[in-house]
Amino acid sequence: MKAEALLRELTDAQRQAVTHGDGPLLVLAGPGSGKTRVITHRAAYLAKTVTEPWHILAITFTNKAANEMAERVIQLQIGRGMTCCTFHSFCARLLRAYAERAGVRPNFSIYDTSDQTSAMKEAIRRCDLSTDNFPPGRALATISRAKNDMILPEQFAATVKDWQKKRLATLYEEYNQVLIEQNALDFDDLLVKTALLLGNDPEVRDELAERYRYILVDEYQDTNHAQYLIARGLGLKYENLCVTGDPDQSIYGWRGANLNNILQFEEDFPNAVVVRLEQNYRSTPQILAAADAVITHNRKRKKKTLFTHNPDGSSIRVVECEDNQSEGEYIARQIREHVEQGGIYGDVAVFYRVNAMSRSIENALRSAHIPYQIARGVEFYNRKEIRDILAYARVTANPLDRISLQRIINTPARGIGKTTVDRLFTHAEAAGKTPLEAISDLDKITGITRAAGALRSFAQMMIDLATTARKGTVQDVVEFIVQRSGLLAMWSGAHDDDAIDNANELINAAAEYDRQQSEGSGSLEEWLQQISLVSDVDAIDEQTGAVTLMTLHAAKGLEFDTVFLTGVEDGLLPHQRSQENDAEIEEERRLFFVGMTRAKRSLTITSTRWRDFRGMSNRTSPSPFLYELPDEGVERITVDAEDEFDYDDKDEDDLSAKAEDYLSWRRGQLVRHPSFGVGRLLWIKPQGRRTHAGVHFAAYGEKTLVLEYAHLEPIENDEWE
DNA sequence: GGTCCAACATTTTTT
DNA sequence: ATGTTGGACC
Repeated sequence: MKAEALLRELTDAQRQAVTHGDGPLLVLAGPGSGKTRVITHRAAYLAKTVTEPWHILAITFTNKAANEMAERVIQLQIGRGMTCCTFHSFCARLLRAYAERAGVRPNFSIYDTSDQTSAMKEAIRRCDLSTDNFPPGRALATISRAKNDMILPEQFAATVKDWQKKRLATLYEEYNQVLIEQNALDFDDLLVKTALLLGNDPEVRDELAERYRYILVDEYQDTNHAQYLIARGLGLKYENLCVTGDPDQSIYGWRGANLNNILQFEEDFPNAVVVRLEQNYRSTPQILAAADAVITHNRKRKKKTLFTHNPDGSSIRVVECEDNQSEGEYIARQIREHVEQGGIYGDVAVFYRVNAMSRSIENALRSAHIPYQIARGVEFYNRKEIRDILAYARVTANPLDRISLQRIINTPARGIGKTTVDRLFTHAEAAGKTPLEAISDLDKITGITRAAGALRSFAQMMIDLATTARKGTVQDVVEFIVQRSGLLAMWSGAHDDDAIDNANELINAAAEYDRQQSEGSGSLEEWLQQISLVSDVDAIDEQTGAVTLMTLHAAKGLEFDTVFLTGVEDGLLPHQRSQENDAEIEEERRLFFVGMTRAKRSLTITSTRWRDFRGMSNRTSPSPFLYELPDEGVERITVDAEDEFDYDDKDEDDLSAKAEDYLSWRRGQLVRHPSFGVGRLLWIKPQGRRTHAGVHFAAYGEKTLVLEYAHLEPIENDEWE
């Protein structure tokens, strides 16, 4: 394909972005404006005109986006060699390549959230603090934020005054120390260490600038300060930095994303060329107009004129349902209809603000026999059995990884208890050895007698595992672990078929990785790195022909023919915890905007009057954002409970009683609950097809119950008085 | 040292 | 409601 051929079918603005040669370039791209197309074509165009593919680096937000870009560019026939990856995977790779100069060891472990929590608990213990006053999660959130802002422990300590913050500063320091001892980096460290490397080592910076002459950073509005420094560090020499994004789609402020990165790009690079892509090719005028009406309510924004020449579509629907269940059922019915009219399941997506909301949607789709997939890539890797297997692999790759070692040294149970482990670790530290090495001089460790045999055979098994890792494929390693560690025997003994299935799935994943690697290029370390950095959306597959369920955050950058945006209620969207200030509300509004603009042809926004959460039912009110929608092109619908009363539905048959049965019940009435015992009725009210009631139990306090399910028995008051 | 039960909190969003 | 961690008990 000739370079000119790439320019066909592009609009003027798109062509300008694609053909822009050297020098900084900012592409402000509204939703559905063909941004992905511009990026891929630009990469291909550069490779055909001024450079070679291996001089181009494209940084995307997810691995999925990176893989897709790599594929598309190859389809444009520029040959292989272009680097497409996420910030995190780029950093991980870089840090392994320049480990020594970056002050790390190349076989570092990447700690995920739960590893971080373990490390933080240890730091808290070492600082003689209590997890009561310093919940690990909150301490980690503060530290994570500091790292994203490139505030190192010393600076952090220097800027804080009050007692609490000062302790946090020492925790920050100690937590980092715990990680260093274990040769581990957390997600944020990947960015921080890379930014520092680029900032402090001119030689490395120069080498990389030579390697990556042309840099593309997508979703630039969601970069944090560390990522900003990395992009800038790489691009400073040649200034061939092209960033794309949309300030109206910035939804990661809570993670340290700094909108100023994109807003001030022109100040950072005074000779930057700015291209605006405002024509929308994705959505109907109705969808675009509604989304635009909402986003104009944000005060802190750059004005944009979104427009489309797409043909008219149907009105967007704003649907109020009674409760979760009726919301789910409504969506299921609409999806049915969509398919009956010739649509396919794969066209449909359901979005929600919080993961916990997936359940009621899932239930509805399952009982309607509608196939669905959930964007939850990380969930698989968080399963206990998978984490166990991976812990063996991680110890093999990085023997200093104590958190992983602790996890497996007695899993499956092999008679190595806590005391033994403590003694072993203490000795190892004193002797300057890794814990596994320390097992070789067991006789020198006081107090270890009974567990000695178990320790020796464990150590031997780990040595054999290391040999397998050196000589074999990743699949060999995983298979070795499953069989020889005793994990398989343990699961079989417990008849835990799920665990065995999942282990097999992991073996498949390992085999797939091996297959993708050209001769000997793969490694256990790289595989571990790769799976540490998977994101939820990476798991979704457009080809499955199933309805896709995901959070609004995960939906960024995607598009679907038919979209359901659920739970648009005050407290959920905008979320309760994001109503502190205007900035947070505006970010929630952008989230709503992102969700709406994913839809190509059909958009349905749902809310409920009652929302079940953690076993409680709560009255809700509509999201304020709903009042920002225009009247024109928006159809408002209320789904009454009666409308959907369906005698064929199995669930309904389970109702053990009918609302009328409770008509005679009165406030103050005593009732007996099978597990809570005797309680007093506080209030009672019918709700759709069910009856909710508040009951106070002496031993359990106040509970909200659904009478049809709760099996309450009325008790005559005089029985007790 | 291992097993079983109970209190507990929980993630809002994610690499 | 659900899943996990810590404590009590064998």
